[in-house]
Amino acid sequence: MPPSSTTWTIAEIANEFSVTHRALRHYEQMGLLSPERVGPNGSRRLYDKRDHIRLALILRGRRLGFPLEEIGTIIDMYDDQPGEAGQLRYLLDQIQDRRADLQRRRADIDQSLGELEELEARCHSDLKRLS
Amino acid sequence: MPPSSTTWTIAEIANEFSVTHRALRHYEQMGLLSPERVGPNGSRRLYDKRDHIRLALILRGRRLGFPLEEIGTIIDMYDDQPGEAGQLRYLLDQIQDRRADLQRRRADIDQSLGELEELEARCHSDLKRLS
DNA sequence: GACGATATTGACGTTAACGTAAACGTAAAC
DNA sequence: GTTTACGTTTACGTTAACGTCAATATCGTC
Repeated sequence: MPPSSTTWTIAEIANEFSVTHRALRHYEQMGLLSPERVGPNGSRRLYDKRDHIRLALILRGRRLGFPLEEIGTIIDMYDDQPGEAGQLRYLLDQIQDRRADLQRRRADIDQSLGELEELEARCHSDLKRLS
Repeated sequence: MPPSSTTWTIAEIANEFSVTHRALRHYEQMGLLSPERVGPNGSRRLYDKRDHIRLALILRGRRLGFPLEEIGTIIDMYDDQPGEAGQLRYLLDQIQDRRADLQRRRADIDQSLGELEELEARCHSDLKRLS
């Protein structure tokens, strides 16, 4: 077994992130991951540092409820650092959109957290009233 | 037309929240909404203030990526204020769970926003380098 | 009371994100 | 060198959240 410091088998990475093999192959088919192939006939997947990072981003995106396709375009923003001015300006635009979306979501969350606190307060006072 | 201050037809509420009639009927079937029925044979839906409020909560939940079923149990927490101590304590527990979830999500969002800023900075410096 | 606008109830279709089973290859351990 | 564990492809199944007809009813208006 080579030191698994920078590479992972499918079982290792699936276990680390608690996802199924099927999900990993699905992400690969969607173009979100592209593990190397090893073995004489190239019959086994081998995930490297880049895949590892991308998978973490994929799962965070999923926790936030983003569709996989959108997640793909988002994490590609990080990976494909463009060298041309036009593309850079376009990327900056995309960043603004993403930021606006995330800020809206955070506002929704803060709203929800606020209402939860109200409800909690009501509960506590009701409990006191009952004792 | 009675003053639509506290009641809405399906067209009105659908229009206000930019959802389809179909979606409203779906939410109703999931038990998230329960509009009155009006007309002799009770053949038309009439949404009141409570439905209006619940719909707003439903859509916020949807924006945050929650499944409708979970949204249902969440907004029921607000509506069914229990009067018994055991139920109140149970509700307080639920509130903690929900809060933890929302805080995790906010942490994910803040992470993402932070990384976006890094990327933005890189873009800007790359643009300067090119000029 | 005819007619267009609005609403209702089925019922089947669709998309996303995998689950699951089958059938088979390969590597590891004994 | 054969079990045993791990991995692969193919392909059909599933769930959620509606979309999209089609057929029918009813309301408001002239």
